[in-house]
Amino acid sequence: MRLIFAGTPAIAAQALEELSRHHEIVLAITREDAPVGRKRVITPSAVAQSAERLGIKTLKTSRVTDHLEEIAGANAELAVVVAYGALVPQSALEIMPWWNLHYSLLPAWRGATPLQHSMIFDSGIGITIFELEKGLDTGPVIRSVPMEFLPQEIASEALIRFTTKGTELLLETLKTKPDPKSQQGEPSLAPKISRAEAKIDFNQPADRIERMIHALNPEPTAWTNFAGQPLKLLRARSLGAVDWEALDSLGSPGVMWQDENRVLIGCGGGTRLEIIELQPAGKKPMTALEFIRGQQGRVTLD
RNA sequence: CGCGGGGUGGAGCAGUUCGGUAGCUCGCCGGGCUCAUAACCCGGAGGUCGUAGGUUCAAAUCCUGCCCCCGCAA
Repeated sequence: MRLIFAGTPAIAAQALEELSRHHEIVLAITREDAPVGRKRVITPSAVAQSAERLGIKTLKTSRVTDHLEEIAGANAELAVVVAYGALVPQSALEIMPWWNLHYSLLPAWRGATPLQHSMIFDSGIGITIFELEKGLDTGPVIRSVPMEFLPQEIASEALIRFTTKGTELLLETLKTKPDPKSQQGEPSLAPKISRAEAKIDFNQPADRIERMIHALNPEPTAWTNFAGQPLKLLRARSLGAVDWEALDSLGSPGVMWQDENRVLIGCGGGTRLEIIELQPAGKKPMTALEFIRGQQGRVTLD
């Protein structure tokens, strides 16, 4: 099948590579080269790099509207979108059908960060292939599959796993006669998550905090303050509620202490969170045990 | 020249303000205790303090150049 592929980050490149093994990708659409890292080095997107290696013609743009002729000229039967990062305008949708791989069970979590939201709220977890239409993630559903997160799995890892599954699903679906059905259920939104929203409030229950930490890793990263500097929280395990008899000042929200070979933080409602990996400002990521050894005792986070 | 933190035995840190040859919590090796142990006790190895140069009787500590890592901002 002659396909156009649109995508930008690493998971999109992953999908592109797999799709290109089974179909003819006549054009790869991706966003313009962008500055990356502290040094702001202008770098082609992951999809641009894969497309070059695969010898696929590439269109770098964030404004599809400006390139309708080229897109139409590619004579593709279908366009597949995976994490492109920009809107596909109506004018382009009229050229051919556009399918999107979405990282939640639509209509749950329409928007930029569906997987992250489904993880934080523990609902709507899965992948959906749907046909793009004018509205944001409102198009009719072609296929959807519920998924689950693994213990301590972070968003970037889940995205890779879901992409593998999603690509399989795409390939399967491309063999069949699709029968899109309009979305059923109560929609919810998954907007981009700001750094301010990624700050952890230890008055929340440990379960919720664990899900936030994993959902926000690696972007934008859950954080808290330690000694006036940001401290990133990378990996954790909720220990749930503890017996109230044993609760003492150690368990106060935001207090971190060492309990044998674990590092714990008191959270809301008498729950406790085991911190596995973290990263202080100016330091490399390290295990919580390494961190607390260097601190010689108790630590308070705010 | 965007702002800032940091490079000290295998790990994480202290010591740098007020120069005088290195400490803490672990890990590692050996021995002991124990039915046993990630627990406890005893002993031990391991560091040209990122790098180059300067000041000094003496520098991890002061001065200068360079390399590398990271947080924030974009």
